[in-house]
Amino acid sequence: MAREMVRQGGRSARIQSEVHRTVQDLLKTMDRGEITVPMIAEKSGVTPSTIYRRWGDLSELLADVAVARMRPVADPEDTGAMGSDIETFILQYAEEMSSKVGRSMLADVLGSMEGDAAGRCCQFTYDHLETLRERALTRGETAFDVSEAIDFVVAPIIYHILFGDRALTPDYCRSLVSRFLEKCAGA
Amino acid sequence: MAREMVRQGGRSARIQSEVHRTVQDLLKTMDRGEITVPMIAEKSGVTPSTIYRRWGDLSELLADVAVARMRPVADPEDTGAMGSDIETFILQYAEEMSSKVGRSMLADVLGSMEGDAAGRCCQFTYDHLETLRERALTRGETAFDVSEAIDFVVAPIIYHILFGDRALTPDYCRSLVSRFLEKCAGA
DNA sequence: GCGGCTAACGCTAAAAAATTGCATTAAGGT
DNA sequence: ACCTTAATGCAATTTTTTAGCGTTAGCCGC
Repeated sequence: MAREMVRQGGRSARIQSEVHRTVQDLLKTMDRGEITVPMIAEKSGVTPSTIYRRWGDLSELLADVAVARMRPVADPEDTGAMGSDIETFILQYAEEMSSKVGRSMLADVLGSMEGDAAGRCCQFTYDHLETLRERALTRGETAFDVSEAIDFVVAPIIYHILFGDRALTPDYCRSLVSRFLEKCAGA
Repeated sequence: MAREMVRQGGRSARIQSEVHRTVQDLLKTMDRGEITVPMIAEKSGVTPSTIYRRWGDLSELLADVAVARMRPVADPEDTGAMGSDIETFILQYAEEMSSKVGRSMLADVLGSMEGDAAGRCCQFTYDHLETLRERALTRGETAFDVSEAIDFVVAPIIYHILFGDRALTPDYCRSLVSRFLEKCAGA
């Protein structure tokens, strides 16, 4: 049996969700820097050694939780037209990511080296944008390029959140979107 | 004397530079995740408690070192024209930041919460771009907006480095710059 | 269903790292 | 040169992390 199987049901799964829930609870109460593995272990009723063995260290656990929280539960809202679809999605995206928990999740995701947490989380955004693109295509609109949307709109938003060099007002986000849409129409 | 003064000369400064040098040395040899405070303490001949008291924890120390390393030593090269100035600067910037040490420094800077390491490091980029802008103005060229350069060129580069969703080839960086320059000319 | 296999867990002990109190050193100002 | 006190070193304590080992419980073939 060269089959590498991660157990996914029963106790193992229950422990994972228990630990995840505990981390999320703690993140509501306290700052990320004050959370420790033993603390999570006690509140979740799991021994510390289990946590260390499964996740390696605190950053990997936090990254895992963050990715799980970022995993979208639904497709972006359908507003009837591509432009408003993108704007609506981006405004919500910017608000979520610039909030306290959003910034915390971003930091956690970027702080881990194993498991490609950043890549997986980034993929969620690509998927959403791809959904919007296909939706536009079925409507018969001239669709946009997802990579360009990342470069023009998403990247600046993330940059300003991470470096804190500029306030992320809805107006600013809307201006990013309009610039992008004009670019699309022009090219 | 309500004067709050951080001592800047003598032993204190020597210890800081000693610790900084040790961290940089260690970063050449090993991965960031394997470096510990006691390890730095031993190699630099400073007691661990001093490091903890001065920097708080490892992430803050790493962020401090990273910011110091990112502090520019010279103005960006003068190539004689705005377009090539920007392209030259951006190509070098992208290469530095996407290298192994560059990505490590980025992660360290973004991983600290105190001291606004991210903001200070970001400011270096603004300063360089501002230098290029003023240089263009004195040449009589129609200069560019620094914030827009961040949004159009720098932000996508940083995004792709952090999330690893795209290779940062020189061609791609050049395309970012040309798009930006066309936008400037068009507007 | 009913074992067999083994991944995953709990417990415990040991190692490593982080914190804290106290004495000492050495900047910086008067 | 003296005084004040920020900053360091040392050592004891606490906390966190690692590692060994027996036990539990998923998953698989029968």
